[in-house]
Amino acid sequence: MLPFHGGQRQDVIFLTIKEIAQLAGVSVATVSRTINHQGKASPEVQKRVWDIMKKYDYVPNATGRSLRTTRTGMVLVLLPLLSNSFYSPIVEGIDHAARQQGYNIIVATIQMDRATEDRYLSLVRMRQVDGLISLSSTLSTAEIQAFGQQHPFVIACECPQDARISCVEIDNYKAGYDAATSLIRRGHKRIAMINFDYVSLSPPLREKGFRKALKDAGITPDESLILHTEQFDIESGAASCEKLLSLPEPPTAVFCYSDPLAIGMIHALAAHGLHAGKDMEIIGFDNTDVAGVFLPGITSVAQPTFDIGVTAFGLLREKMLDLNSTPKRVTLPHTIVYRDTAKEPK
Amino acid sequence: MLPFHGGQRQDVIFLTIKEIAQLAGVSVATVSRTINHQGKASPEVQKRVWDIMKKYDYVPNATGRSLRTTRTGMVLVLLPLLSNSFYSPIVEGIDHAARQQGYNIIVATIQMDRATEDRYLSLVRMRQVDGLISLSSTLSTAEIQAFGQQHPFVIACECPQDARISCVEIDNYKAGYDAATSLIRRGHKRIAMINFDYVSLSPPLREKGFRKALKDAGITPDESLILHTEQFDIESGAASCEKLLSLPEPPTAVFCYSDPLAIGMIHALAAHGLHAGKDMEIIGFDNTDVAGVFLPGITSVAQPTFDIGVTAFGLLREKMLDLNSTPKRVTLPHTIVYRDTAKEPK
DNA sequence: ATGAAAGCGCTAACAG
DNA sequence: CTGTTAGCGCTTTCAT
Repeated sequence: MLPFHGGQRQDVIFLTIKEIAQLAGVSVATVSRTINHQGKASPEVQKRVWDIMKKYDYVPNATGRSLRTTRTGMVLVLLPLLSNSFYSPIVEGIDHAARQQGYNIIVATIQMDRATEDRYLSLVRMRQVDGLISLSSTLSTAEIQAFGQQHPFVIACECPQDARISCVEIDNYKAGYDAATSLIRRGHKRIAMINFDYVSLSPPLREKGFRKALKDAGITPDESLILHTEQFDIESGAASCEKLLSLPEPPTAVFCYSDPLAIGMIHALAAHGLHAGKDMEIIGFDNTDVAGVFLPGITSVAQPTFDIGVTAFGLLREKMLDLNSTPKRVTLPHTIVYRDTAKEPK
Repeated sequence: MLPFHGGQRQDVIFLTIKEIAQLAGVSVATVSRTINHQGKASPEVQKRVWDIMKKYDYVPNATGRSLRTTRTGMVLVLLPLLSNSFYSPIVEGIDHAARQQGYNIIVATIQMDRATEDRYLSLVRMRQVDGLISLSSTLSTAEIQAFGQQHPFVIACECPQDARISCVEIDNYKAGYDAATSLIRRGHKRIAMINFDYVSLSPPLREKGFRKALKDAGITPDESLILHTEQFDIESGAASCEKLLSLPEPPTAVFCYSDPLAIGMIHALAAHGLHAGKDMEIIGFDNTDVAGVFLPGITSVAQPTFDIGVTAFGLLREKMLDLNSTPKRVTLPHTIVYRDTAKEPK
């Protein structure tokens, strides 16, 4: 908890509800009612009050209001980084839903750093915001659950299996299964996966699905074709590609945990004079902006990002209305967007 | 101004400073002093109070505190869109500087929509945040100036020439001049510019600089080579490229207002079997993530984004300390990052 | 060093 | 329909 040294800002003169009341010749209650409950004051009085408010450019003080009502109308959304475009449409979905309920959303990034995340969790604890949607947390399952018991809190995209907390995500197991199946149906037998090795929940699920699809197709997963990287960035993709190409029998298709990994693959392939989509088929993940922009176009598993956002806010709203309501887990369907690097199977 | 219907949240029990005081057997004043002014209470009492606070997981209520101190410790950063990676490092710079002064920053997007922007400006007016940094505003110069007189407000990247408000940006005229000069020194004579045609401040400045560089080199700007697009996206870049290629005498080099325009150019070139950097040199703008990732790598004018952010917060801090302090305009230096699509001149 | 008390701006119960 | 008033949780004089 931080000490706090207040420094008054006495430089701007602004009116309070009390002064408006005096100017309009009514009580503060009437002004408040005029602002908040349109029916509760006579039309003439209301007009007079509105006119005064407009004339003096009155704006109610949110802090006074919040102290009284114990709500701020703000919801915090926590992202890992601002620069990952995957999250943008999720945030837009949250914002869309939030607005319809009269909430403003604000965004902050935790930089994958526990201390930073804690600073923003404090905003919730101190009730500077009414609720929290986290798109990526460094908290343990136990901490997540505890926090969710004390504050309106929902998780999107990376839901701990066993935490009793509202969350929304895709079925990562099925996504891995579907991506692998798509490549199998294209006739591939030697299929690699470049997986992300961070302490994150989706990678093992996607890998399980991937392995299951191969087995179901009668293909025994070749461990030398299943790589794990500490980052899911372009460099890791390129490095992994080099490893795969140096194998006695390289794969003919690759399923990547992320689009940047796929881009790295394409880079490395190009360095060898090889072409993604022709010499090797590649499927990325998240269908980020760059997937559609890149040359060649990157085939990618797409999450229903906007809907994830809308759903997340809906879940949060339930918790804000009743913290003791039963947590819900929502699973939304993914799709595969086919472009140049892996064709759609017939 | 929105009506506001408060709904109490009585579902969570949390302690107030008063209860902590009772539990510790001291007055609320002592608890407050313990939290905020470490020297003002005896060590024994302080320890007792801290222990109680820890034991009962006490967190001070930010709203009560803010009402009393008239500050919230939060600064709002307004972006056009979340998905434009150009802004990410600016926000990081703001955040970095803000933290050092004990502020939290929160981000919101105006979606280039006036109504949305107004909703967030209200957060400032209602004093739900202490200040505002806008990276892109739909306000008129007069409105910007007026708002800046009433609230701590600084603009980054797109500063109205004649508004008396603190702001930080690059010299867009010089950036246009430098980009053109770079291409001229590579020996190009027919140099095109694809400019953004929105009611925005930087496009005409960059174009002026571009034209001046040509003139200084004894080249008369060919109007058929200076195109204006309503968006600065990939599609516009591709369309512009088609126009240029259909000219009797197409350009050998192009300066684009943005990186996406450059990507569109590369796409269209590729569709004609031509290669950016070989058949036509291209310089983009903003050095966004994708510029370094794309194949071929995109040469781009880079803004000192992190520093812009740090500087913006510094300017805001001055205004938060004294709203009547003289507004400052800061100009930061740009650079050109050379990659494949345009080589560095010798 | 500590406590009592005022009051930040607002909403809502209560009374009329 | 309107006014009076209590009080949300906190910080900070002003006493002691």
